[in-house]
Amino acid sequence: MQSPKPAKPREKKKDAKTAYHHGDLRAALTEKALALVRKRGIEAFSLREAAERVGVSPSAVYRHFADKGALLAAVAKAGFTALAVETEAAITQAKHKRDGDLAILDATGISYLLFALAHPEQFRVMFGPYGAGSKYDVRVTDSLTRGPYQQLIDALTALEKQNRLRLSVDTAALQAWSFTHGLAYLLLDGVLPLPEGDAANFVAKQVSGMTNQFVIPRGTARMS
Amino acid sequence: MQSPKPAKPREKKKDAKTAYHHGDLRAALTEKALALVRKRGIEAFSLREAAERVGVSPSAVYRHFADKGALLAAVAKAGFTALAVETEAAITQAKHKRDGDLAILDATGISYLLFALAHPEQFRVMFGPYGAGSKYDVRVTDSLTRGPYQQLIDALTALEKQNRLRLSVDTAALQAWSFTHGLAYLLLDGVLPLPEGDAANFVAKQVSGMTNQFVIPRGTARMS
DNA sequence: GTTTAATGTGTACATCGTTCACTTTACATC
DNA sequence: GATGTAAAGTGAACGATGTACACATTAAAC
Repeated sequence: MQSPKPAKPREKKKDAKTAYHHGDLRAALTEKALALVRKRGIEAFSLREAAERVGVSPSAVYRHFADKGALLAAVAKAGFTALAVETEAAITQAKHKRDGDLAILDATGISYLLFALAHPEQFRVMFGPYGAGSKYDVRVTDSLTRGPYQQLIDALTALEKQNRLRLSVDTAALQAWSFTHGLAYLLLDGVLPLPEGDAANFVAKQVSGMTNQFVIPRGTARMS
Repeated sequence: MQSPKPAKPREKKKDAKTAYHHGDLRAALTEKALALVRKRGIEAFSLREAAERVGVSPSAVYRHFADKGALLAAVAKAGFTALAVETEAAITQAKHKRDGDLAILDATGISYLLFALAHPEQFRVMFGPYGAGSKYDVRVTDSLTRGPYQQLIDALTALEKQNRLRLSVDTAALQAWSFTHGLAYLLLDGVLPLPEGDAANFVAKQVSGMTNQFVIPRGTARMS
């Protein structure tokens, strides 16, 4: 009865898509879906539970998402955004290290792996059947290519400009991404055991071991 | 009524687990499950359909498998066996090439990727929630570590004995496997586009580009 | 031939994603 | 401010799913 409404009925008609009956059901559902994916795993995630937890009937979901896949695609997109933010922060830190350019490259890989380990289920959604590369929401892939992937390309390009790459930017990017992505999945799926203790240390060691394969140490670069 | 039985009622009591009512329901279910996984994908695979296609009630499955996951674990195990066989064949071919030791190393990676591309859904099962690293059937992981992974280790060890590895066997194995595994998933999930035309060529090029990072060319090896 | 345990059936239940006719309500328009 | 309209949410229903359990069947051991 006595509903503690924020008493802010209208707020300037933002995007013609927010603030209706529920307030912003689309956002609320996406948020709850993310929480449930984290708790239950992608396999056990259910649209009905997300709806119930948000206090709405199952069919209400279909006013905002075409189907369960579209809801999970929104979770995937949010994941890529979060990953981009974390990577950006790590890059900012890395800039001040010695050999900052290599440190930035490493930082992109380390962020990727730490994100996967910190949010395993969300990571799976990001690359699963409703994530990047799927038919759902092409923008998901954009979030990727304009986020973490672009940051990787930038880091490699900076090194190439100093003649410190043994490979082309494209080849190095494919190798670095594949390695990082594969290691993430092998750890997530429990195929490889994560060494006990400091996971961050293990991850950093593996990533730098990998970049050292095709990045020429500073000072050794021949002038062209 | 007139069932065309092979008229071979007993055959020496094989393993105390074959030839009962159905003949060999466990094997029939595994086989049909594999076929259905390939056709429908791992997400859409259903225990009930597998049972129906094999001409048996859904509950009959539970006499041979603890649950759906156990059935899929059997599919995963079969996948690892098939991968091991294909890898073995590729290695046999590679032995006769020039620089056979490097060719063998490349062959393990190439087989892995070609298998993933040829049987994408089975590959997903092999590493999914019921495959290697899961709680289902520990033997699945054994099939892996005693199969393709051991072949990778062997190839690297051979190269190390000639002082042709820039890394330790373990580190090289981790890098090679992570790279190959990651590239496989990125291609499977449609994140990276598979270059049109000869997929085998693309795969071979990427794998050798990667092994070239830590394998020293023949003849250049310093004696120790 | 009888017993017994392995194997398969039938029914049932809870849950799932999705559809559809319906109510409700916010906002624009007169 | 009353009214109309379309967006937003409801409720019931459908078919399909994984699984449990009591029961029937049958192969094999004694």
